[in-house]
Amino acid sequence: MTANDADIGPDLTPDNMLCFAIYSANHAFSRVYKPLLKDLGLTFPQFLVMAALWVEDGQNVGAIGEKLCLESSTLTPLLKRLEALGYVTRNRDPDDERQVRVNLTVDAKKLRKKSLAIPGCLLAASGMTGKDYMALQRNVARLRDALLESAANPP
Amino acid sequence: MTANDADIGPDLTPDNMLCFAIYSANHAFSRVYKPLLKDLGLTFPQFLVMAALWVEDGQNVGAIGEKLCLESSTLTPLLKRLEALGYVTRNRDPDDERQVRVNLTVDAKKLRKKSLAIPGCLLAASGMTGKDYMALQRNVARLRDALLESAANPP
DNA sequence: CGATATTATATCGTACACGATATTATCGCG
DNA sequence: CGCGATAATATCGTGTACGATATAATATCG
Repeated sequence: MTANDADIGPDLTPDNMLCFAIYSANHAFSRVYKPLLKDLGLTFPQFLVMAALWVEDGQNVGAIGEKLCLESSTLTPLLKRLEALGYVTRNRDPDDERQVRVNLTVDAKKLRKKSLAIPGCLLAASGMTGKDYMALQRNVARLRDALLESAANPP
Repeated sequence: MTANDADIGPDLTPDNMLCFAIYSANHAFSRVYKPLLKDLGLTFPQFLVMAALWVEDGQNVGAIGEKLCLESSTLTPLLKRLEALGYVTRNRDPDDERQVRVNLTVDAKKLRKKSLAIPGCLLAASGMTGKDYMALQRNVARLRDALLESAANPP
């Protein structure tokens, strides 16, 4: 390992690895979210599921999983917890009994109003301008899509 | 919700949230890593611990946790698995019996050589140039540090 | 129309990940 | 020296996460 090896590409030092930056930023987001979600009684993944349902109510488990990149083995227990909290209902679709429709409750709609302040808190915690924040969002989303594409079609 | 609400700042749509981009990119990295680590018998977090030890052997649990932002409740079982795999040894420091020194085995050093190709695979999977890749790494690391700072000193 | 394939969820086993707490070792101060 | 405070690791309970598999409903094709 010579002094300028770091210049020629990624190495095995966590601090130089993009995957570690993403991994640790994910944990850091969870940590910032924790007190904000405490009042709502939600975890961060539960909040993401609620956010997906606020965009479109009445999705089935598969649609939510597709949007959030999660499997039914993760979502089924999580949705049962949201149901126990009184934020969603889970019902088999009468037209196709294989599917489970997830619907928001009245409480969930109240929750949405309380959550509207959260994105601003996150932006503030990032110390970034809105412009840089959204640009980074797009770059990371593009990276994610390229990685998923590569994982699905291994070289 | 009007058509240009997206222009005035972050909202509650997962696809517009930086936290979701990071969250899903983290999962995507795991997915790309899985086949690469399969041969080595490691999970992604285990690989990160190995990488931290390749930078500096003989660290104690706390030092590893500080570098990777992980608690002893996560690391202790993980390190026991790495020990069972024959990649590390765990020994109480004779000078301070509270600390557990984690040392690499001979196998771990062979593993390092086999791992040197991995960062290049990740870069290729990202579809990015090395320059952009490293720039994104720095931006995400900066974001993480700002979030951790904010979590530690809430506004 | 009925056997087979496919699809949608659910369940199970393993592995993170954290907060709260327990345990043991060291330190500091009288 | 001894005793309370502090520090390092481990343990426990809860909640993700995934791959493999199970189960049940629908679709397909002869």
